[in-house]
Amino acid sequence: MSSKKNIRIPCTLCAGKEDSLFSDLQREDLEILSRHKTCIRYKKGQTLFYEGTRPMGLFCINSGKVKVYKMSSDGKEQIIKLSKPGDFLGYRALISEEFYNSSATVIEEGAMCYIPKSDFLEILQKNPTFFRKMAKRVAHELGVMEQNLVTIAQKSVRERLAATLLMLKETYGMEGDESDVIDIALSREDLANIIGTATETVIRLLSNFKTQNLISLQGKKIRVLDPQGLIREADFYGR
Amino acid sequence: MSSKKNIRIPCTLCAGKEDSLFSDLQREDLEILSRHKTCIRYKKGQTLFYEGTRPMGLFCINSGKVKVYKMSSDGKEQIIKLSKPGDFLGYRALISEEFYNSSATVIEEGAMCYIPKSDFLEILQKNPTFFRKMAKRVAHELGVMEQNLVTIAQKSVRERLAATLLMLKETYGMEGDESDVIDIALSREDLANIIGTATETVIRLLSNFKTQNLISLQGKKIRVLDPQGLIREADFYGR
DNA sequence: AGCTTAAAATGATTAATATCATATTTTGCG
DNA sequence: CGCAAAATATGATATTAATCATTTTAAGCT
Repeated sequence: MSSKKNIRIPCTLCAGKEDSLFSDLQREDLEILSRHKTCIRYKKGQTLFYEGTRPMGLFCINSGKVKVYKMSSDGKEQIIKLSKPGDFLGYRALISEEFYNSSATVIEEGAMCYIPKSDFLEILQKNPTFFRKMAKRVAHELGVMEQNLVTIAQKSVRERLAATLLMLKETYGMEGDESDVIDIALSREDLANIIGTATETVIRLLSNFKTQNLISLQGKKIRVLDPQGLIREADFYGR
Repeated sequence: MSSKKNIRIPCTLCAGKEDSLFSDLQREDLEILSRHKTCIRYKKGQTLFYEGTRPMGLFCINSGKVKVYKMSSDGKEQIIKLSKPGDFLGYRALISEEFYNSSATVIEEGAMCYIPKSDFLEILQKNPTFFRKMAKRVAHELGVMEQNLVTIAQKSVRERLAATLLMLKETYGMEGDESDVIDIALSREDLANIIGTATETVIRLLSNFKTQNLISLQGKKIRVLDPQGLIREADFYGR
């Protein structure tokens, strides 16, 4: 028996969130998207899709967090991006009409909606404004990926870790007075797989940053104590 | 006085080439694109556009070759892609409505056409099939860039150089019986800036590959003698 | 709670690659 | 053609980060 169970989350609510890709669709279009939608709870470690398989629909994260990664030939995992509630997954492959070029696995359990390919493509077809928005998003992501490439190619592991911690604080910082806590359950190994280095190296650098009072560590909970210091470590301005 | 001179190359001829993005546009659309088009000869070292500036149009390479690169804060260049006749430049920034996130400089002199932004956007607007084709292209490139990221993050410099040589032979191999010659004028430094390593390292590895009879070197001319051997060096199948 | 397994931490060693220095060759140019 | 500057080549050394080994701590399970 699967641990996944159906739940009902209307797109109209989900799309309301801030700047979702669906946020300015008309009710009519949202209804098309909701038509055959399924929403399923996924536990940590479960996989939404695998690299090399054919995409049959679009995932939308209602709650929980997901890592998107590629496996190299020798089994090393490289995390391409992290996704959080409100994010969509799988549209790159749908738009490029290719197989998935990455896998997506849940790192914090939650509910994921699934919209069949045909419904998504129908909206894309009938709503040029929405299509333009999707294209803009993909083009933006290409720019981000190009920047990531340069960072990995040219920055030291230490610099990349500092930059990654700052990025994580920006994106996953908690609300209110705990905004310096990075609120995403990443293992040291995950962190290493984002940065493109060995797990031990991440561990060593983290404890080194801790020694310098740039961060504090309590188990998985990482707190950014000195963002300015990390900015210096990340060497954003050249040396 | 600029060394650039106007020349007249009709899009209808240019677009005829194999699988250009413009290849299945109607004459009517091609005429819109040609309306305010300019074609200028660029010499080696001249720059089409700079990172951080606002895109005002679309470049199309009629002849010659161009490197597209980003500069890191400490002045190191990272080549993102190479472009050859028939390729377009600048559409990512136009579609994402952002500034250029990279610079483009001519590495082999040739003629570059320039289509004003407004004409390009007009075709995008009035021709959904063409828009879909552009979106598909950008989505595909995002996939390629993700793969490049994994390669840089996880492969050794030696493996990356071998893979790059194979890619260059595929894309820039000469016609006919000289198909093993890589026909693009890249300096060792350029090669290093593709791979993300130091120039000396590339030089050393190249002469090492030469010693192993995988390639031959005569000045800038690199000849791939043993593609299978390079495939093994690139470790495409894991170890 | 207590057992089991996985994750994190730390140390020692090795390997890859960058950096610095200098020689040699090639290219562009007046 | 001949010179200057740039590109290529090679060597010596330093640095970074990977790998391997072991201990300590934390997390998951029944």
